[in-house]
Amino acid sequence: MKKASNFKDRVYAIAAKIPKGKVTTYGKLAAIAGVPGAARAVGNAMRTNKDTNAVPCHRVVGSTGALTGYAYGNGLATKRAMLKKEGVAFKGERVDLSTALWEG
DNA sequence: CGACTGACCTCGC
DNA sequence: GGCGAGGCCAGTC
Repeated sequence: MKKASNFKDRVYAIAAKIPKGKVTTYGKLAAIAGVPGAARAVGNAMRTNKDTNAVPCHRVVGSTGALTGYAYGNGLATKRAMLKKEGVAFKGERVDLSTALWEG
C-alpha cells in the first residue's frame, strides 16, 4: 500500500469515514484532505478508485448536492439508490445537503 | 518530463 | 436559481 500519493490516500481515508446516511462534497473533501480547491483531483481519485466497498465514493456529491458521476453499477442511478437506501434525504435528483451534509 | 483528461468550484449575467 | 466561461489540482498517458 502507500503507492498512491498522500493526497489520494487521504481522500480514500476520509471518504471511508463518511457516516452512513450522510454525504459530503468534493470541495469539502478536498479541504479536509488538506488541499482546498482540489475538488477535481478528488473526483479523479474517486474515479480511479477500485475499492467501492472500502471507499463509498457514492457518498460524495457536488457542492449543490447534485450527483455528478459514478463509475460503477448503473452510474448515477446506482449511486442515488444507494444513498436513498442509507437514509440520505433527497430533493428530487439532488441530495438535501441541509440535513445529509457531512462536514467531518 | 510534457500534455491531456476529469465524478469540480467560483464568478458573472 | 439556471446558464456560460475561466481557473485550480492531481492523476494518467
